[in-house]
Amino acid sequence: MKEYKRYMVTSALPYANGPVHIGHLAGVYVPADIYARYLRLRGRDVVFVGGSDEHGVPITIKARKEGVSPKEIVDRYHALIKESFERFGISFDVYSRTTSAIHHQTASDFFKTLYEKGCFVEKETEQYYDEEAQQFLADRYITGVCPYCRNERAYGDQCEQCGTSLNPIDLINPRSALSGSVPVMRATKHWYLPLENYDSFLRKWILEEHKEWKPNVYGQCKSWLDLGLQPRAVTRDLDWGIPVPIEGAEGKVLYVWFDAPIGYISNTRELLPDTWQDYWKSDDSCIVHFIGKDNIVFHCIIFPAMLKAEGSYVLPRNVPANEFLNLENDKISTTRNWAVWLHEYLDDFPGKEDVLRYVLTANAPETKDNNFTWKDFQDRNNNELVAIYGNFVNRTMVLTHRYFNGKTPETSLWTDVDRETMQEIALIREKVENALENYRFREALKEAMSLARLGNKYLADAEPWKIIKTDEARTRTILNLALQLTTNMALLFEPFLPFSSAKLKNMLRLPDIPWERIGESDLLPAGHELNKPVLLFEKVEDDAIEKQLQRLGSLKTTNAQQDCKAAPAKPDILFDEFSTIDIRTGTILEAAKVPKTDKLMKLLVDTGIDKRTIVSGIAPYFTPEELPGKQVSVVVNLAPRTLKGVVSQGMLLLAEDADGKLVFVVPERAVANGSTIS
RNA sequence: UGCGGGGUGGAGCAGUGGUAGCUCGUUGGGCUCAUAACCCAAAGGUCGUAGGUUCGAGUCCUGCCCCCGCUACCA
Repeated sequence: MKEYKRYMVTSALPYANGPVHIGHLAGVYVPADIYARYLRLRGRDVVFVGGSDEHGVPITIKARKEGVSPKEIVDRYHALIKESFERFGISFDVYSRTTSAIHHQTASDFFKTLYEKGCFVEKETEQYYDEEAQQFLADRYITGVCPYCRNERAYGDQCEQCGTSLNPIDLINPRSALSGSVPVMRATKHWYLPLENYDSFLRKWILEEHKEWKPNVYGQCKSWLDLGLQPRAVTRDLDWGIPVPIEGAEGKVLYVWFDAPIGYISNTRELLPDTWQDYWKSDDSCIVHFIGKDNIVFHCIIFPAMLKAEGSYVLPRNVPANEFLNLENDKISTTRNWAVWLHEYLDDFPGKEDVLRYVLTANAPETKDNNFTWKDFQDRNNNELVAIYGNFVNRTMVLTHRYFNGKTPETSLWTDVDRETMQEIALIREKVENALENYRFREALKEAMSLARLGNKYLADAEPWKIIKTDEARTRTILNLALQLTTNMALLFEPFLPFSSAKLKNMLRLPDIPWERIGESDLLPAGHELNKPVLLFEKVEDDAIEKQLQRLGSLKTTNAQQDCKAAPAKPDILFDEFSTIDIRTGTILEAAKVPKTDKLMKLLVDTGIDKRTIVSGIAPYFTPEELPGKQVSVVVNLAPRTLKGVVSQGMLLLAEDADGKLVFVVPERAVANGSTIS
């Protein structure tokens, strides 16, 4: 590894609209913390930066929903997040927030510098404006009817029912989510960073000079560059954020993705007012961004372009982005509360910080999305931490106390096995280091665990409990070496499992031993007195796991109930209006999935009037085989509509179940096709 | 829609052209110092799918299917 004078380790700023969950931890904070701890142990000059990201539209939406100010929201979650990180042993050198004065100053200055250098392009565009609330509307603040699936509550950026992405102008009958009024188009001016100007620089820097980046990171960057970069707006019409620091920009703030990464710099400044520039503006500084895969473009394309535009900063050395972690086979979701929240875990499993750190690292989504299950959590704790690591330590300690009064015995003659076993330690250390320096934390941890496996095998082969009866000197050597192994483990596991290492070091009454001595087999001098053994890890019983599963289970029910909470009634209509709708009983004759779509099913329906094609979004709930012969209710006078190239002449009526499943609305008993429904 | 990543024994992963490997689980044996822990052995995979290139393909090429992400402010 190339030697750098100092290291800047950043971890994605958690968004302060909710607590931190295991997905955040596995993707970003645990690997970043392992890396930072490792670097410190190696005596490197490292600053590990974190902080809350407190601007942006979702926070204002949440505040509005709860009827409080955005400040109240971010204060609440910043405090919660910061505290749980501390309890969990994420060893930030500084954990600040993007609402800090120093960040406002830094981001504001950054923008001004770029502005004065002429790095921005000004553009006027038309956007929806709410005249009643007197403000421009973010995409999320506009609701209306989805033009594709007719969902009445689609957002300006996306319809959550059919998953289609939308532009606000696509919506039928758009409404402001703020006042409910009909928004109007109005011109607004914004500043754009013309990313296309940085194309050749980014190509060279990433595609040629950083081929070693992870495939997911490299691939996505290449994809962006090949598609052609577009100007990105860096300002927004919003009243929550950092004011755009130039004239004529009243009522506008910096776009949250523009200010957030600058937060890394601001927070370093806050920690080191005098020397922060050494970490950000010096060639011998190694900057590493730990992020999740959704953030790749911001950290690899946009932020570097910003830094390049500013001119005085160095660029990140690596961006080891992780994939996502699922929970019990479902996507983790803050809004659906489908998560294991860090602060709740810490309350439910006191003293088991390292167990979660272990499980999340051993099962880290480094190359693809992974799944967290409580069963796996229990298995890894009981079968790996307890059975392999904890057990080896315990048997070594117990034997030493039983035979030698808790004093490290002296060694005499070594056998070949002794020598080979001791030599193995240094090899394992090398493997761990190599994996860590290449951001392969899962592999590093596995290698570290092999030290415990080595120890168990050594004891099983050497059988000190037998040998003691015939050869005490030999037993002394065996237990001495087992203790040396234990000592090495305490040191080697420190970046991964800091709480357990502290516990183990205390058990061994270890003085400070530098990382570089890992691999030596005389770390504990003969005669060194040990403390009484305590269990390093304890079993996780079934009932603790059951409790967590029950919580998640009841959550599923609650979510389903909430999802189907009766929507408020639509405005009254006249009978005449209702009677214009012609609903008939029909029978499905044929059914086939529409190719290249997830949800659409092409149906041939006998309506009594005719046989017609109807396309309906029911594919996830029915197979084409089970549909023919089913009786259905059909709106027969709905204007035809083309979906994925197929003309749909009508609409089937379906009711949505609590768990999101669709069921046909049909007559109580079969009636003739074409019977009217009124 | 386009682009990127992924699809390998029950689970989680490694493996970029030359006899399919690791951890956990399972089964059998051993040991009994240890939190019924540990050690040894075995079973278990037509490497998403259909073609192609090659003496030889998990690995290279093409089509298709599935999952995730980005495009489109959840790590």
